[in-house]
Amino acid sequence: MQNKQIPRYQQLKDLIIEQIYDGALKPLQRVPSENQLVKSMGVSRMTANRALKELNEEGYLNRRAGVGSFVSDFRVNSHLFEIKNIADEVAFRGNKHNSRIIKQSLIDVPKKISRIMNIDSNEQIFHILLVHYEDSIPIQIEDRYINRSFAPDFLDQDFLSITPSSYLSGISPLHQAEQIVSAIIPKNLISNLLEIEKESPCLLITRKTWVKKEMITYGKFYH
Amino acid sequence: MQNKQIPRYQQLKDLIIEQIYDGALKPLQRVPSENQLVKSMGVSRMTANRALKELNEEGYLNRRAGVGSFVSDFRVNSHLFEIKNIADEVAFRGNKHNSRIIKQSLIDVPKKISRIMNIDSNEQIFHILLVHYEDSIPIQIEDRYINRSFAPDFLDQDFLSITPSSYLSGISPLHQAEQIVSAIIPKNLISNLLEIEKESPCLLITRKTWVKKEMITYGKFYH
DNA sequence: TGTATTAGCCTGTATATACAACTAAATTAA
DNA sequence: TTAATTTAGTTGTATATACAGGCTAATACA
Repeated sequence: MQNKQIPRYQQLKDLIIEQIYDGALKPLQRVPSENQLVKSMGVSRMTANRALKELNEEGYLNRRAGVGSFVSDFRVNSHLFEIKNIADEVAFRGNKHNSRIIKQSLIDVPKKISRIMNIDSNEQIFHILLVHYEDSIPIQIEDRYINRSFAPDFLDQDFLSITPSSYLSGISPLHQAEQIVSAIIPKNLISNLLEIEKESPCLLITRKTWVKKEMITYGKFYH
Repeated sequence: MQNKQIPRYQQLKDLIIEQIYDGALKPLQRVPSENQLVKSMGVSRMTANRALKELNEEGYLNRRAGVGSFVSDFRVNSHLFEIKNIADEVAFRGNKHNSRIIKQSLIDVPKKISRIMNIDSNEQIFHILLVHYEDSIPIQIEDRYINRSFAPDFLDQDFLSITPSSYLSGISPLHQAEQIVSAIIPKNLISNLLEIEKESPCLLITRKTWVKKEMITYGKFYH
């Protein structure tokens, strides 16, 4: 608590955020209470309150009166960007979500992807292609590339029980994301999987996500 | 300041929000300072601070240290929902925006619209159809119906110099909005206006907006 | 008249204190 | 053993106070 330029409550916030990213504070783990921060950090309770309160509003923490403050579970809440989990959306509408995996493999980086994600084309990358169903009606195709170093155990995951999105956001919260929505006439492979007429239009969402300035995934989502 | 269930800072916020909606506090107008609220409302400065601070964060007010607190100009900032003004977006990309009005009229409510907006089909409603251009390339068609009572002087507006969206949000901030994005093959009229190939797909955004639980506009935006 | 300075008000931050409401766990009573 | 109660710790809210820093307009000075 030396720097006089940055307010104390902000220093406190930065400190806790850093511990979350470092892994010193893990999801669902308890965070020091306001009174503990008063003692350990030498601040007043009101500034400790402000720091924790704002971190709660920003989605880093969950607070419950009478209980305490806890690191958010990023598997549930991706806080920085509200990229919805399709399984939750389907459940929200009261329907049943399931999915069918077409491909799940480690492949050589395609040239196109190596340029986009800035990865050497000699390396390998995870690729997954799966169809999401809502009450056995196909609603989305997920065609996604995942940086190998970010999720080394990607192939061992059972993506029938958990969506790739929620698996990935469980590893670490996102730092940045970009989504582009466009309308296209899909190729036959896609229109077959979506069970729509050939030549009929569909939505294409191209999504890039970053963690600490490194592009982690690149995906296309057809609706 | 009677009710003990609702916290005082919240009562203060509600009071100010109500005055903004009523028109008692108009855009850019000065709001009582923290110390004035201390005297007039009988609260401490910290709770007055909390109320004004949160209203600032929520976009209702603009605050400047050393100057004061002022009602936001909703013509600039639509606070509740960040529905972007297409003219600003184009300007942000460094290009020139202009538009061409195809229709701007008061018409009998079409049956389809009367059902959607819950308006008696004997009444009349404003309708506008215009094309937005970015550097003389058509990028969006706006096909929109506007509740007559909400904007009685709609026909007198010059929508070449101001977009309907910014005109409407200047009357009152939105309370609710809904947007649905889909991909369609547009009809010939639309594809002609957008200067795209017939049968080629485009994005359709269907937008409904409400003010005080009354649906104000219903529009289709083709990209 | 023109230029500095000052005074006063504003928000931003920080502390110390207090009480209320909530929750979980420990304790007590039946 | 079970149920009711107490206790301790937590967050939520509220007050009074203080100082710093930003801004504007009045004031003093040249």
